[in-house]
Amino acid sequence: MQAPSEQNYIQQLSIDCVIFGYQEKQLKVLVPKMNFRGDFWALPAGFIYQDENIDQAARRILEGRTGIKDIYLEQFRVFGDAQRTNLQVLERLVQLNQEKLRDHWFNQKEFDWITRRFVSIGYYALVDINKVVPQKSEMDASIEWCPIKELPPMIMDHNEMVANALETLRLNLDQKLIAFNLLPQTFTMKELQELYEAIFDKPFARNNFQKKMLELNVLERLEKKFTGAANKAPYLYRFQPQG
Amino acid sequence: MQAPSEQNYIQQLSIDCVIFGYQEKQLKVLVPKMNFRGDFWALPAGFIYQDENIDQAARRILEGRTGIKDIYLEQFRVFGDAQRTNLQVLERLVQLNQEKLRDHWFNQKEFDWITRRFVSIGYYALVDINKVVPQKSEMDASIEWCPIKELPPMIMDHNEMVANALETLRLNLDQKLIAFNLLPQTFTMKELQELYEAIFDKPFARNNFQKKMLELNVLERLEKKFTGAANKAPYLYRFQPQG
DNA sequence: ACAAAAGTGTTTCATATACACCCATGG
DNA sequence: CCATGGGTGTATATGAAACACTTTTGT
Repeated sequence: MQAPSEQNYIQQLSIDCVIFGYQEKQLKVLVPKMNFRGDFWALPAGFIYQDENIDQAARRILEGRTGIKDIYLEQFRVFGDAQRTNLQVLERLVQLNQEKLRDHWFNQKEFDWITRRFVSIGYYALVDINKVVPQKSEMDASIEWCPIKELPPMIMDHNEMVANALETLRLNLDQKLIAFNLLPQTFTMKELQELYEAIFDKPFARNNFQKKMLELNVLERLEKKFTGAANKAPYLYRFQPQG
Repeated sequence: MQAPSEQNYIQQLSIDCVIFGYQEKQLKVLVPKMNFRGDFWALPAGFIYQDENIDQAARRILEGRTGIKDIYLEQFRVFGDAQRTNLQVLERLVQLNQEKLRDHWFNQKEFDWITRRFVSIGYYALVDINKVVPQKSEMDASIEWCPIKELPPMIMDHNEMVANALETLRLNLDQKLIAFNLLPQTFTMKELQELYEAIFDKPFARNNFQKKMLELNVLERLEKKFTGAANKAPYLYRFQPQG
């Protein structure tokens, strides 16, 4: 691992990513747990190289944790309070991990660099959870898909970030037709509806939902999907704008 | 003027403000013109002190140019392309203003500081144009309210910023009930309608508009406003949520 | 034949738009 | 009393929500 302070990063500016996935009828967020004593959960984050667009930086961070390129992502807010430091977090972390840290990891220079006040640009991303193989960073003990209703307490303002990202996602969902990024290429109407219900945390009427989706003229109807169940087989659909 | 590089600012991070006002049935933006040969228009901007929230910084910048506190403002986007530098702008500026710059203003250190790549947080603000006394900075030749349809070509991506801010304003207007920030405390229904028409650049039906606004239950009807015209006197209204 | 779930059509309601009318005001 | 513009009421169109019915599937 290269020391952040040695890299050609923009100072005091970071990116935090809320990566949304969908699985088992639940909206989930990809949350790494840090490889230290004490429970330190932190959203996937990173810094911006001098020669890199902020969107590129976000894509690089996302690719590093998900293994896939071409991810749908969007800014949702900047978090910039003056007190926004991970000084408290790191002090507690150092307290609980003295033997581990004595050796390498943080020297004073790194500690100073990383504990300064940081302004962070929040991005949210939507991924097909089946295509993702979560990647640990050197700092992580694990990285897991966590149902949005069961998020652990994360460091700093990261829980607030997720809440903000979800709010923005809900606002944009109808206008920008981005829900499909959370599904595999083909899906049934019921699966799409259950996704919407997971995102908005409320039920939708089946027939009206179908009507509304079909009238968007972005769904291409494919063959039926026979599951072996004793009922009418649903159609598969593909997201196909202007089709 | 203090040299920016000497100040305790966050490096490479700036704030640009799109300040909206309303006058003569037009939506206007407060645009300073820089005090140099050549036409350099630039949005009110500034940097963030180490001990200052980004919102506070935006308020400080806004107060400096408008003379008023308590301004409605909101983030709308971050602009962070790697090529986002005012190097070209400053080179042209120096080219055209050699005699003026020879003396003081920019030394090499300042030039280097200011021409680095900057990530900028875009804020838009809504003000009662009658309360504002536009304030020049030391760098400005003038500062004026410019109709949004007649904006000059500004430096860097500032025209794009205004377009983005307007887009966000339109999206938020109905949901957040913020249009009233652009009007004096009391106003007639027609004035409110004309404001909406200026913002959306399209006409609204008079009676339906009135109905819609009254049904929001945020307008308090006051006395009539007698203008001396030979017609029915309109009511004055005050924005009063939950009234 | 039956239960289960998918697909589609119809009615109802709320809201937005269009149309019409009456009222106050000052000359 | 008339022209002008303001306020309000009523019809129509549009879209959302609720309700009902038919079709397909495997046992």
